[in-house]
Amino acid sequence: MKPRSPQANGQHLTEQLGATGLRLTPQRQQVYDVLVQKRDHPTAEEVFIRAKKAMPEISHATVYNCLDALVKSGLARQVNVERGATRFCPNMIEHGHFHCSACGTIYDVDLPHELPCVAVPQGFKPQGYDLTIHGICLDCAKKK
Amino acid sequence: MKPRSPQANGQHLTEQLGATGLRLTPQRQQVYDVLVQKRDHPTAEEVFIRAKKAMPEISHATVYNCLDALVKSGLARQVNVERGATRFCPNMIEHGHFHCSACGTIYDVDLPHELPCVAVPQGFKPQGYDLTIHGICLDCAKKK
DNA sequence: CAAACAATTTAGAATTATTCTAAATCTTGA
DNA sequence: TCAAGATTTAGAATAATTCTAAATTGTTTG
Repeated sequence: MKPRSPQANGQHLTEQLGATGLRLTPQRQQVYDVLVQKRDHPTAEEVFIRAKKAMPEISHATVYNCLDALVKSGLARQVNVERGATRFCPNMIEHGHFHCSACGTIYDVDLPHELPCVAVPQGFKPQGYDLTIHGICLDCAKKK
Repeated sequence: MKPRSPQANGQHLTEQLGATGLRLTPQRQQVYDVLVQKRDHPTAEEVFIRAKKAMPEISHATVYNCLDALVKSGLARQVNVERGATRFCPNMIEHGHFHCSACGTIYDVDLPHELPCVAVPQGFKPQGYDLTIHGICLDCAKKK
């Protein structure tokens, strides 16, 4: 059991969504469950395919809608590391990403305790940041 | 005259491309010029439109090819801050990006002198990183 | 409870972003 | 000059995302 996992229970989802003026629906619960069950940074298309197994009637547009709802409510993050489909991540604990340029896998990585306090220009209001490290992962480094 | 701008002269481009086994062609020069002339992080589509003004016969596929060639040769960076088209940046001096979530503008920002030395897992080979700060830019903060 | 209203979902069309294909063109070296 | 390889081109194909209008669901109010 992963102690760091946010609870996938309705309580938490309802609260977070509600604070953004959104409702918890069976589809949103399902999409969230998909994200939590396999944390491999799936694309919207992959989430769609997985969600359909438990909920065959779910549509493409709904998956996008649900993912957007989760992101807006602070229940998931969008991850953009390269050209192509955006990926999604339900880990809301502060972390960065390692993107393997050989196999494309994305790994969560801890951020340094000393957060990089980047000086943004005067008057700019920073609200969050994304750090992505590009390189070769262990598996690919071995294979070479 | 921007002292920080890399020279857009053929010499430099030829060397950098050559080191990657690629040639400097008029199209690649043109695409590079477009990036340097207006550093507003254009999408491939925007680069295409701008390049066509000086080189009307240039094609879509060529712009993608040229951008990829420049990125591979270390003459430009890809910038992925959100869903949608990838953007391009010819500033190869180490820097991060500020993405205004209100107007979508992307600003280059200096990185802290103390680089965040993130601990990647054992055996992983980091090769570079991207830092994006999301928030509200000065102009949008004023308008509100 | 029933009507009215708002939010959400759905299928599928539409749009946008990117890649692919095959033929034509250009460059380079024998 | 010729062959081989790299590059460009137009346009088709594919992938990713958004939009639309109708149906459904949930909520609120009379």
